Amino acid sequence: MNSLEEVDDFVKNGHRHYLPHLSIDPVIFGYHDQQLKILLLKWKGLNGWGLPGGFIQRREPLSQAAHRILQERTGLESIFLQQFHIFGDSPYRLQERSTSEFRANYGLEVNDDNWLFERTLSVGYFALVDYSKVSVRTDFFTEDYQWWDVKQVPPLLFDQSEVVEKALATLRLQIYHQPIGYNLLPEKFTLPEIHTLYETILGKELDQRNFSKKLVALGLIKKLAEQRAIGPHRSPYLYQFEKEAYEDALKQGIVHTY
Amino acid sequence: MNSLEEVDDFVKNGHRHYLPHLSIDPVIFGYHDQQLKILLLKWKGLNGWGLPGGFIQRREPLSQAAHRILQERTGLESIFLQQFHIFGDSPYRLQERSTSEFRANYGLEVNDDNWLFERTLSVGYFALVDYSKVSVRTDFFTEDYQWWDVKQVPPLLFDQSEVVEKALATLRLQIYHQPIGYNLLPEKFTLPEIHTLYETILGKELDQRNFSKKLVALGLIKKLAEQRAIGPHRSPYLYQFEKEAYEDALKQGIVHTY
DNA sequence: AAAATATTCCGTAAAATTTACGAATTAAGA
DNA sequence: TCTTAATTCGTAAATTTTACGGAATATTTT
Repeated sequence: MNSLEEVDDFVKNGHRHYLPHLSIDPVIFGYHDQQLKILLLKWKGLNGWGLPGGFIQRREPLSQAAHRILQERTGLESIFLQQFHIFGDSPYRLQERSTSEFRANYGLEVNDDNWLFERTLSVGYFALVDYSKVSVRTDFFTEDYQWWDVKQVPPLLFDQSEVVEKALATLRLQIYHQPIGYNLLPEKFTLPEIHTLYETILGKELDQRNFSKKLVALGLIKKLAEQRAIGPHRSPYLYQFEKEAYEDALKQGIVHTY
Repeated sequence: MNSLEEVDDFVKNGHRHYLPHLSIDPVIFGYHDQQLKILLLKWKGLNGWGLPGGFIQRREPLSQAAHRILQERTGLESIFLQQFHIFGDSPYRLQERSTSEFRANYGLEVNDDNWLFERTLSVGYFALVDYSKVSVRTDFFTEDYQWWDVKQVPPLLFDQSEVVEKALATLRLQIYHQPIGYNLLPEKFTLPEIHTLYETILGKELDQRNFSKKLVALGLIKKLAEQRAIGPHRSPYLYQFEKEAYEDALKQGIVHTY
């Protein structure tokens, strides 16, 4: 959606193609430089940051819509994507913005009852993606994008700060029940790398030695013969996820005791 | 909503008061006779069982809508109620039913583009309630209600069997992280009672002795001086939840290790 | 070539938690 | 008073988690 005709049609007729009152807002997590990051878009005109969301087509299954939106925004297919909450307690969205402001910012004519200005509930998804494989596409409404360290996310538009917070909380809880990392790390990685990833996600220190022992004991990762050169120190071995054990753990969950 | 005028207005003008394309469908869990049960309504005309759902008012916060619907259906206020998923992959709802069938069943005139027949996504909530305090109100569309053992739930209308399944799965997972029982048991209960409740929810046996030890060790329950007479056997002591420890555990969660 | 430095990783033991189960206690009926 | 069936107490083994010492290793510096 880049040409002015397309945008005009989207604003004027979008309610015929999309379900009104609902949007999908994915929190896209990536990992780089020992930092957990999320992808944000800068909205033209509104001059603020927000999630790379989209709308659900009238006859499109919800989960399919989520995958489509992610694909359109990042080029990624078949990645870890999970719904975690629907937000509908702060009843306004664009409503806070007047249609005249919209007109001024984008030079588009809109009526006061335009569908984009109605109350919108937001379906929250979170995605875990390989940072290096993302190629972001901006469109008419978004003038910029940036990966932000989760520790330094700026205030977001609408109620989206709450969305990000809840996504992070869900991820932190889930890491106790499911293996995480397959989509956040390159295919081959070192023990210190996955160790730092987990520390970063959980926001606390984990004993290196015990952590590695645990992952190996669970059968989730296996040691390769190769090593990585990292400068003036001992070279760490490379590891790989055990696909089967990983999938099993994803499905069945790592349940603990009572 | 019982008089024919009210119903007619709801069908014809409901889309002005409620958000279209969205419904809230609560899975209401109660506990009785050592069985975990859910409350289902029998829909007049459709001749099938379904969840006691409702719609979201146009300017009403989502969580408030959920509480209102539950209150209207069961008379209960301020109970444990939690959103767990939004279902939108089977894109149809009443759509499968023709408007003519509707006309025949209820004797109401409806157009083919009536809002009730459009695609509807369902926001799933689950509630834990004191079985004995529920007083169900049926209305024009529902002719009967019944508590069903979760092990013997009949096939449900639309995609609601999936909703119930997911609710149960969420409850079973959550029981590892949060105390559960405050809303499902009477104020005073015995160890065997809470023990059976947990076994029933999890669907597996738990050692009585170790289970009790754990609950007491966590400080979640405290022993009272009273006992309950249960016939020709040793009388069990009554217990009560420790409100503070319980609330703490609810908030912080009972996290396990890595 | 040896020493210094920074990092990886192997191994063991203590502590805590979970699991398993024997046996004493108790209330009512026979 | 004895029997029966359920509750409750207590202890020990097994497993898991936590803690931490120290060896191995790849460069740069001396």
